[in-house]
Amino acid sequence: MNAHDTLGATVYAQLRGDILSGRLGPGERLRAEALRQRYDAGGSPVREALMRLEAEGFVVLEQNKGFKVAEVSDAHLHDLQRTRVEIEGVALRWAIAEGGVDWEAGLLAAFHRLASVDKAANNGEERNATWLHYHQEFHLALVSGCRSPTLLSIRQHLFDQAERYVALSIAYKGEIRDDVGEHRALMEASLARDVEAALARNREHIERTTEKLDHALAAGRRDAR
Amino acid sequence: MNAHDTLGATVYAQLRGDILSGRLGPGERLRAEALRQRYDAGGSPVREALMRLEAEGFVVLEQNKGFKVAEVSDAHLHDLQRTRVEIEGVALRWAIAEGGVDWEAGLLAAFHRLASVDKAANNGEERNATWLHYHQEFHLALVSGCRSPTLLSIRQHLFDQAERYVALSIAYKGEIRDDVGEHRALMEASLARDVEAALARNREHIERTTEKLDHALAAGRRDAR
DNA sequence: CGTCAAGGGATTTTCGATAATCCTGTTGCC
DNA sequence: GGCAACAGGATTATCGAAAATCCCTTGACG
Repeated sequence: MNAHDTLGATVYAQLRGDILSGRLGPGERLRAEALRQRYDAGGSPVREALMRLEAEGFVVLEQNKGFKVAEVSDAHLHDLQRTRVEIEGVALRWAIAEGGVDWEAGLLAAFHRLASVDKAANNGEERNATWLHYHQEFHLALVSGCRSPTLLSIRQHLFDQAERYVALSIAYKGEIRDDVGEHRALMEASLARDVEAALARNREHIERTTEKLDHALAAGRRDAR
Repeated sequence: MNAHDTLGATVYAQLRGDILSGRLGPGERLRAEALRQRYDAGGSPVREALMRLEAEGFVVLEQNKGFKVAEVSDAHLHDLQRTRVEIEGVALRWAIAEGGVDWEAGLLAAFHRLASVDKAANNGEERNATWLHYHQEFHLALVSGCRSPTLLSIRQHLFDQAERYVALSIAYKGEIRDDVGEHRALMEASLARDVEAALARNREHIERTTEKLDHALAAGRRDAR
């Protein structure tokens, strides 16, 4: 976070982080006064941040009734994920077609970082945070060869939307999953320029995640009752 | 524009319209004071509107240096359009697979409206505005059967981005194009549930537009010199 | 007993003024 | 002549208070 960033920008970044990480839960009301205290800023920067987040769909504004964190739902999760399958699919197809040696190198490097996390034994919070970070970097590296800013920004946005569901499901432990193996298969198919296989691995990867998040969401609802 | 909309919302809508229609040109600086007068509002609503537009990519913010209308370029146009081919393709595929009778009816109705515009002889501004309106409605109707809010909102966003290029090219008259025919072919292939043909027609439709906008952009650059 | 209207409190929305920042033209120095 | 530091002006970013809006309660009336 740059030192001479504008106040609005830092509030935006923090608020965004608080929502993506689930510290501010779905549906939670965002009162202006509370946020001003929380982020130690005036009304204008806070409103700015909320406005931007609204355009991104992380926050919902009802006129004259204020902001609240966007809701989550089965329907939204499934719609989001099936859209991701298609869009990441296109990006991956293009990356395989157009990616050069830098793309290959970046992908290998990102995978190496991701695979290294499981070995490090320091469990809990921090491990989870770095894993999330490397995971996100891996998937970015995977498609970054496609050279389409438009498509990449859409992909990133959908990825972040999904990240919120992931954060909300950290408590839930589903069946154990061979994370590293899945990512390796995805990478290898891509580097081999095998479009069909890569797309299939990518679809499976996302759909397996969907299933897990789905159960977590249902479990969360049960707890709430 | 609803009567008890908030001021910020109306400024947003107007500003958005002014940018999409080209009344505010690419690269144009947006000084706070000028906008406050233009839309007769205080600094806060104006800033709100700009913030939302920034998140959508229609304006660009440089910290402490203010806002300006986003630039246009060949590179951006091509990237945008090739992304649109893919995304509208997915949406269309889903619409053909899932669309019911309401989708069919809506599509027929939208085409009828669109086709009727050419017959009405009142040329110029107004004709162009209604054509643009019906055109946008037609393409929305075409994919609206897909029942994916996520995908539809992405598609809409890209469509609006492209609309800006269309607006900037109104002056330019390229080779005459069989608009109605293109749209009819697109509609008929879709209603016949012929995925391959529909996707091909859609790709051609977008690419033909790209070509035209491309020439218009180049012509615009020549004029500027 | 239900419906409607008015009042009051809480909250959002907007404004005008202040503080912070940047750009430009100028001066002084090497 | 060239370059760095520096005011001055313009513009943005932020704040705190005022205005507008909504929502809930209360009480009157049918």
